[in-house]
Amino acid sequence: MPELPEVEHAARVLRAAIAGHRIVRVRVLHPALRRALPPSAQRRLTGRVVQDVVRRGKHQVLHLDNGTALVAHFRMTGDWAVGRVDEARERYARAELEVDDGTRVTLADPRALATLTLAADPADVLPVLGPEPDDASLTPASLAASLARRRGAIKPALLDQRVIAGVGNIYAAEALWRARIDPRTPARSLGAARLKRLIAAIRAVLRRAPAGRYQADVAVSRWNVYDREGLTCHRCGGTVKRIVQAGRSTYYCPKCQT
DNA sequence: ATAGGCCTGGAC
DNA sequence: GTCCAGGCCTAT
Repeated sequence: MPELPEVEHAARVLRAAIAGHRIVRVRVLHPALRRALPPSAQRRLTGRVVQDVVRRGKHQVLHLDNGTALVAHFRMTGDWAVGRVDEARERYARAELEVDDGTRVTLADPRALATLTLAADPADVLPVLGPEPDDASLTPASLAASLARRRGAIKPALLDQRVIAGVGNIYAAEALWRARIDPRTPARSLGAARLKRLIAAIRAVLRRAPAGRYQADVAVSRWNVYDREGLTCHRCGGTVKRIVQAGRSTYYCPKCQT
């Protein structure tokens, strides 16, 4: 589920649920998550007040009252579920945070690939990230500069979080469709005019994303190319094609993306 | 650049 | 059973 719009929503949900509250109990319910959040970190979390929750790329940073931070990343299937401590455990609950007013936030994650990391400083665990898509510093010139030394195609480059933070596989494909750019185009060959279109397209597809969590049934009707192999391009009547780039599916229309 | 690994569920 | 999955890391 989680690309930037969904993570943004999740961070808002989390902020509304626990910002300003003290963590009174931490549970880790899956061994894989236990690797990232050992008992010592669980103890250090307990008793802290969550001062704020901010999103950076697809990471969520929970700033705590002693200057440390809990960094969450949903990977493929993570999400928060907000409930009360007396309610039944969520399906796929991998970790739970209980705060001082009886609210319980559950990290629900079927594939258990999500990560929680407690850090003295969020900079210790956050990777180097490029500009946010809506940041004014993202310009055709800045994008050209960050693509200049790359060898590969534009689509995998868009998935590199150092280029632009928060663009995932679906929105990369959708943005390239909207900008009419072939995903196989060498990244460094794109000129200012196409980069300008690409930036506008990225912003547009992210803005038009559903506000809430990912829902496959809603999404299917929204995408122009993603998961539409063999179907008709809404724009030119061509046939949407699926290829694999850097191990990931890419969907595009060979007729109008050039 | 690509392959494999992390995990599990769902579609076939 | 097999293949696929919206992410990302490590090794080659």
